[in-house]
Amino acid sequence: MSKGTFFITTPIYYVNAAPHLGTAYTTIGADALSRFKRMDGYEVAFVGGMDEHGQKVAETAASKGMTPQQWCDSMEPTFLDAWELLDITYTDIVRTSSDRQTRTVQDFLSRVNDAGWLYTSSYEGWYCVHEETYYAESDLERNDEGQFVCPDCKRPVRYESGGEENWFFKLSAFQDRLLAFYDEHPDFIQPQTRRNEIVSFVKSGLKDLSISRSTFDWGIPFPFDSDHVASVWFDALLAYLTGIGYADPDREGEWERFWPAAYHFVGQDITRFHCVIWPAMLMAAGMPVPEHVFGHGFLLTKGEKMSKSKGNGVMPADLVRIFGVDAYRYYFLSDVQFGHDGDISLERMVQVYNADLANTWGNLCSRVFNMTGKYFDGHVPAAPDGAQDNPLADVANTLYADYAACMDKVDFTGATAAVNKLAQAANLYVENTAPWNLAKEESRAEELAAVMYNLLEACRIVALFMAPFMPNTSQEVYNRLGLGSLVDVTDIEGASCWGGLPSGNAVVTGDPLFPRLDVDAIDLALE
RNA sequence: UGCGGGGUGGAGCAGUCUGGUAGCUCGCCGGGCUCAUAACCCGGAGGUCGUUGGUUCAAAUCCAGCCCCCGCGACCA
Repeated sequence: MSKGTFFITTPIYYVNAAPHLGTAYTTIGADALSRFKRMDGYEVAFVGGMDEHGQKVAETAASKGMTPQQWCDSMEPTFLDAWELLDITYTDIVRTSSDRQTRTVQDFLSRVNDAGWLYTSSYEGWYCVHEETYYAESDLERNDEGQFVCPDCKRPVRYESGGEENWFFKLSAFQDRLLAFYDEHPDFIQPQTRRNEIVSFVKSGLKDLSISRSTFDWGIPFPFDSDHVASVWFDALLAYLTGIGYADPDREGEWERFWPAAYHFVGQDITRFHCVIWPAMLMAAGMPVPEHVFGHGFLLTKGEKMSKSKGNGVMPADLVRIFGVDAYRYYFLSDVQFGHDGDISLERMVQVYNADLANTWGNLCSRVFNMTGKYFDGHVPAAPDGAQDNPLADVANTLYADYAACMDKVDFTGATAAVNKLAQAANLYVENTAPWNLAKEESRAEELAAVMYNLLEACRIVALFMAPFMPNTSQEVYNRLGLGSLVDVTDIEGASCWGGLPSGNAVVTGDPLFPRLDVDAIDLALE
């Protein structure tokens, strides 16, 4: 029984740069939430893509002796491989150079134009090729030679005159509607700290937006003016719609079911576009506005923003090689508060891996499965009478509520901590019940069976709730418990009810799920 | 100048919005257990919460000032 639809997106990543830790961070976060929502009974659409248009891409392609399309095609595997490596469950990945994206963009432009929100104006002004944007002279800065430079990228700008016509979007007309919208939907922009920034930005006044380019042709032509191609706003953002079948004759009725998006996950740097321009575009098209935009923090190393020149150009694959995908996902999502900037380091990653995964969760499975092998010939013992009456059930019974509340706030740290509590409680329960002593006394066989059943059941439930973060190891635990596929779970609340583990299932001890790591023995083997 | 984030026991963080015994992980010290991945469990040491002043019966938490660190310089979430 479906609880409804849930549509979440990651940014449409710029094609010129291969996915790195930051890109991966946004993506695994969105994936974890997607997986949870599926397990919680929602029909999920999860869309990302590649932003392939623009002058810079065309130039890069030219420098490699390729057409822009060839260059973009050559980059596609890099992205798809990265998402496969990280076990990302996108339901659609939209390339902006695709025909279906062209359909979406042209349809949307016509819609907005028909509604009267576009106009042409001959633009004279200072243009930055790199940012693909015009600037007012008052916004420009000067470099050491006294030249005007772009306030964003500090490159010299050039004066474009000649009376060339450009298309403009009447963004300024939406100022009041946007402010009213923020007011009525205080949780539209998350986390809260981002909200204040946006509100004050909009209050300071919005300018109309130049949305067409005629200085290059690597883009989607305006349907009513083929000399112009759409700028990034009226291209990349619309890929979200393409990903749910907008203007797609083969996917009739689909986008209406999924729109508006529940969440756009974005980095802080593009929060503004998603919170200002995008809602205004949708209002102009007469379409509903997304429910939430979540601007997560940046990953830092030693307190500084990551970058290649600072020598911390570690790629996701480097870390996956050492820790495995599951631990990679777990580390970034549990140890860094999703809304805040977070320090990451190899040392910390090893620490979290050993503490939470090897010692607590992995070791719990080892000891419990091993004892099941020794005392019950590798089978789940009969569930005890009064099954609810044990300390582990007490923890497990409140777990869904705690966990779901955290996931709804996009608090991955809180959600994983809630699961860890059960694993910790189980380790404590082992100490307190000392099954190895019970096993020595024939008369206490029933007690031993109850204890072991409870422990196995706790393992099952931990695996269940860890699945959105660590899909592979959770499935492995399910396999070892003789249970089915976690991907089929569509009612995690029901599945987490105490006593769901069938007695008699064969239990496989297996190798350690997370072998301990020694930080000194790790060689990142970077070039 | 400006905008934003941050300064909490040795390290990394939570708590600050909704004032009221300072919490978590790691590390360290002592003890217990032996099913387990030198794992697990218990106890302990260690912080006047950047600084000054204010509000209050009471402030890490609210207000004002000050100091320091970081991002807004390129690829880039």
